[in-house]
Amino acid sequence: MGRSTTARRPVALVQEECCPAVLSSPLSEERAGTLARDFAVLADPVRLRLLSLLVSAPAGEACVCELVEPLDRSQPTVSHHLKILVDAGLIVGEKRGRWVWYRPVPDRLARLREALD
Amino acid sequence: MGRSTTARRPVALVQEECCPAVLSSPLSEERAGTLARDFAVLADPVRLRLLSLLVSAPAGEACVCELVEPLDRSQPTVSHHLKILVDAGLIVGEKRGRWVWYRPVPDRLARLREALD
DNA sequence: TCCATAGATAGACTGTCGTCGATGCGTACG
DNA sequence: CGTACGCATCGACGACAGTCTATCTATGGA
Repeated sequence: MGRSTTARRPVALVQEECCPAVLSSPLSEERAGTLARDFAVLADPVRLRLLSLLVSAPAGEACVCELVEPLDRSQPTVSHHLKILVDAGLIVGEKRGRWVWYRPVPDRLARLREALD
Repeated sequence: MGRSTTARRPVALVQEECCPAVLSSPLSEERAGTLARDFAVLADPVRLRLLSLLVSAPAGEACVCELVEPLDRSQPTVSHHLKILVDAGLIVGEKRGRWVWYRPVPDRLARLREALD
């Protein structure tokens, strides 16, 4: 236990508005929404494995045809997840000939990591 | 551009099984699922602000009654999110008298941060 | 010019999530 | 004891996300 059970009945916590804040300081409603959307992009096993495959790809990039089989998902599904990652700025795609080559954007992931304090 | 448009047509990427791996090395299907579930917990603005409020709370902890108002959600909704955070090991709750005091678990967040390379 | 291939898009279906009001349970206070 | 309060649980509902098949677009080779 430790302290008295009938102790302080505190007042509401203050919530300051802050610059591009980390998780430690009070989060604005807007920043919380942005962060939540970013984490939602990472909250899918297929997308995490996509990132992992791209990071560890031979030339730091891979085309869709290489990704479909190891992920065990249909090609449209893989394209769908790639688009989500692109929209989030976590990867970029470049069309060369018949293939589109995707590669990760390291800075973007680093900034997300920093958000966790 | 850069390279020829008709260049290599690569074979499937290998996917090694690895120990508690970071995002840089190929992610096992199982580890990807675990990580995705962890990030899903952070993929909600209410839960992020809950964490933020707890971290910056006066004594490093707060009761539910303090959290309902700043979050602008009903009390059952706040309890719901608190339970999700507890189940994920990100916070712990301790009942003292009529109130339940929640506080963050810093190590847990730190380990999640490390997962981002 | 025609056809095969790489990838994106559209539409539908299904399961899950966030939210609420209503209710149940335990604790303190009079 | 009974009553008010803090919080958890339940059940329902609407919204959204992941997946698929089918189809479309664009590129390259014959």
